[in-house]
Amino acid sequence: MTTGGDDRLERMLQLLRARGGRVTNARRAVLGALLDHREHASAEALAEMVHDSHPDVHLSTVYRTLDAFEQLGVVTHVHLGHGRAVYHLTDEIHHHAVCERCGAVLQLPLTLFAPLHRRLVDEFGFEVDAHHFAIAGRCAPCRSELRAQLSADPPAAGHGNVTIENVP
Amino acid sequence: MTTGGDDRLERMLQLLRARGGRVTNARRAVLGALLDHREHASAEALAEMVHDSHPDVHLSTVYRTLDAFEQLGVVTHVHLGHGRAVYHLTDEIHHHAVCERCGAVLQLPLTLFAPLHRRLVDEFGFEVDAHHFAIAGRCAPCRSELRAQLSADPPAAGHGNVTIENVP
DNA sequence: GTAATTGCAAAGCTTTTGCAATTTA
DNA sequence: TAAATTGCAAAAGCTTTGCAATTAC
Repeated sequence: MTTGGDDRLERMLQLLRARGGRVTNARRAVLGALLDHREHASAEALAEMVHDSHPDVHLSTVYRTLDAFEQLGVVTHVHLGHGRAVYHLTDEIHHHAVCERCGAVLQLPLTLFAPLHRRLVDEFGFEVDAHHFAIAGRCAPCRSELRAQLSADPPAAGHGNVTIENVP
Repeated sequence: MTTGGDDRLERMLQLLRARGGRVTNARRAVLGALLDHREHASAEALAEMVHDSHPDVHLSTVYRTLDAFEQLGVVTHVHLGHGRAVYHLTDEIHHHAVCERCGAVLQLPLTLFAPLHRRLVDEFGFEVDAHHFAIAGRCAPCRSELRAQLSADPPAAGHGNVTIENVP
């Protein structure tokens, strides 16, 4: 076990300071929550986590903190569905696929998208920049369930090297 | 010049009636606006168009109408950015790429995504269902401009067979 | 000391909903 | 006539903002 998380936190705070920003308990706490909780979290979820140790940090402060670090390029937010956005640290770049049935989120490796990105640049001059919006569809378990409801053999599908999260 | 639009409108209204729905002036007007305006339009934009001939159709009715036809599979909505969603007729299936700099929307042919979709099903069991969220990035003109600001030779890139729209 | 940050409350923006009145089939 | 639809007003859900008080540097 290392103190990698703490190091990162300090590095991010350094960057903030270097840009004229000020390090406060609220910001430290929000960033800490983001580091601890390695999945995608909404601003409200982060606020709740922060409240465990800092009950007085206001939701609007969480938003402003996330915004500040987003401008520093350290944090990114994604729209996984129609509701609230979720935030994560920028270094973990990936695309998102959301199951429209159960809400599960698959994190897909960027390499999967490389050929498409290349074609978009080559043929359309469009340079994909973000993983800002999710791809919608049906995850394997849900497809199995749905198929089972129709036929008699419910096949089980694996998930490969993706991370799955449930965002309620 | 044909009356294809009117035909389509009537067919859609037929479908609605067949499912127990009722055809009203408001619905006719909303669908008409969607047919006339062949680009993506927000609910509010559609309401404004409708108001030209039917000033009393309420925005909430527009939302409810769009929702009704979306359930019939005739209409689809897309999130192009952080703000309001835009609606279009379902038959024109395509993906969207939005330029984060100028807001231009590229409509990309689905075939471009076929290989990716196939891999997602094969390797991850994930079945892409929608074009529900846009891909963010930089369009060719903006890339040129940005490059021109840095270097001395601003190359011009073509747009191929995509449709470009400006969504303000 | 000065500028940045915070908590709070209030507003903003898009979308949804309850309800009585109206309209469709 | 019965059920669906509408206009209106109000609420809901997420996010942003104005402002005076506080805090970091």
